[in-house]
Amino acid sequence: MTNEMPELGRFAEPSLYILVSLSEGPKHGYAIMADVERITGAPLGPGTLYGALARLERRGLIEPLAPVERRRPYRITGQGATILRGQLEQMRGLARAGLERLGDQGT
Amino acid sequence: MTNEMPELGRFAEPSLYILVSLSEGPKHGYAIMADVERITGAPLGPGTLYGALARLERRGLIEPLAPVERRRPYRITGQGATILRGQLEQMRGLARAGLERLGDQGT
DNA sequence: GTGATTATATCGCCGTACGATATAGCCGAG
DNA sequence: CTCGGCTATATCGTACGGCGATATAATCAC
Repeated sequence: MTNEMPELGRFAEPSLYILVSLSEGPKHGYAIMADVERITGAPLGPGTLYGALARLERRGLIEPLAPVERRRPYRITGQGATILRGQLEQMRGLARAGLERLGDQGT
Repeated sequence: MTNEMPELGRFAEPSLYILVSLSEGPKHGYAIMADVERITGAPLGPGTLYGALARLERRGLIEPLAPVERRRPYRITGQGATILRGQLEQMRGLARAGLERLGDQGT
């Protein structure tokens, strides 16, 4: 499967991917990029990444740790984890309901 | 629960909700609004709805049926259902992986 | 020391969300 | 019959966010 999917227009939730990546443990930007690409298959460019990181930090969902050499690691906050859990549960519910409506035969 | 959740900034995938709603059967715009609000808890305003409907139709994911009085019903197309299924499966995978990382105890 | 990789950062365009607003037919109350 | 509320569709403007392109520089391999 060469990942050929015309998309629903602009679809992707980079912030969500970043939070999921960080929920595994603290990471710096470049590592998040690699991790997200591994998880989703789609590359996450720096333009998307650093903008989203800045927003997440501003909103208190992630927080910076002490820089190690050139790396600037981030950690998910308690609030971030709470919000992430809420979003994921909602997503799971929607996925279930939608797949059921589509006549999903226990994939 | 009064649905108090500060959000991840601009988060929502109206097109996805619309497709899920239509996968239950054909509906006109106003009915979709009500259905989506019932499913997600969040109101879907006309500005979001009709823009998204036009895009979905232009891309061949939904198609209009014959108007009944003032109502302009839409139906999901085969292609729309295929794409929706793909998106929902991806979502389900992400939700599973994320909740597992968060230490989900079989919610 | 030269090129690839790691790593962070910014700019700009454009698509999309979404509140506000407009229009109008339908229906029930009085 | 008329007034107000509900049903129903449509459009406009603003602001936000995604994402490709580009810049910069340190580190590493050879």
